[in-house]
Amino acid sequence: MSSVVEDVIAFCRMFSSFEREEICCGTVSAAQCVLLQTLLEGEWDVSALAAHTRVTKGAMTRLVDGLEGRSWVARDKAEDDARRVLISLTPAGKKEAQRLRALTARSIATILDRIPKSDRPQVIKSLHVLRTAAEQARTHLDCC
Amino acid sequence: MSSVVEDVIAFCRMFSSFEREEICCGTVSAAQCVLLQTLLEGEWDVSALAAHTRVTKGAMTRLVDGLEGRSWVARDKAEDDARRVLISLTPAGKKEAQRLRALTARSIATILDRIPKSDRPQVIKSLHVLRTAAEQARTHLDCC
DNA sequence: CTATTTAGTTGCATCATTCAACTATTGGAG
DNA sequence: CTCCAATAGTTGAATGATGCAACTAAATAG
Repeated sequence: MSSVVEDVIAFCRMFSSFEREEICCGTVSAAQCVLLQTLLEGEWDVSALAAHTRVTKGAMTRLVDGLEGRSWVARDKAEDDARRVLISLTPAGKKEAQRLRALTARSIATILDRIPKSDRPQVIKSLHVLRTAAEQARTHLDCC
Repeated sequence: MSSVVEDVIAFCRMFSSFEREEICCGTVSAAQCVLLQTLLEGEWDVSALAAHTRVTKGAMTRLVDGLEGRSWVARDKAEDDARRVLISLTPAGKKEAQRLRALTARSIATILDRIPKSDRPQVIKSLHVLRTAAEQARTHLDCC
């Protein structure tokens, strides 16, 4: 007799721990892992990354420092505005980000494999609906 | 054109940030928030809590210290084994845990509200299926 | 040209966490 | 029964991540 609230909490906590356990096998912190995968979407400046990741610019600077130290990201001054620093993946960084993404995908596949084949399309569709709804909800929520 | 992997990642990250933002309005850390809600399920000893939360026993001792300091949990020696310390919610702790749980429920409701009414039953059912599958997958996965 | 705003970095303080050492208790072997 | 190994929990020290505030550099408004 579990409510949808408990289901969401349980699923998200388990997914997070899956992610952490994959990550712990490697050499990146959880925050660096998220950042690397975010950069798969393209080039961002530090402020945008900080806002997206919900950390301060100072914290983001240091996350970038860490990845730059491993030569996984590069800093470039924006052409239109020399204050902005654009962060992009190096080839090695892209490879690492894709490796991490693949590990995540494997976790999700492990979960989906345990769902009866007939239910899968519905579950996959629901996840997309959920994600979309959560994105809408997020933009309409600016508490604190 | 988003894959199910991206949907899961996006949804879980957003849910986590919802949780953090609710929590930041209050006076508990994220880990304490999770711990309090875990204790709604009943009495646990420190080792069980540490294993469930995926932290060391030392870290769990300190999390309990923090909650005990606010009189939200109590420590009791187990009758059968004086080494074990059973952690339980005080009445005030239970109230706080329920408050946090209600905030989480509100976040989830905000998301579900943005889903067309006709899709909701299917989404809710899918979440339950997902949670169950993730629980099964977790017990079968002992990496690292 | 100057003043204000914005982007990013850095120093400092704080907090959470891990690791290892330590105490107390239990359970088993002789 | 006694001693020893294993187990539960706590604690100190070190590490790492983060927020805040001060700072530099660059853009923009007046």
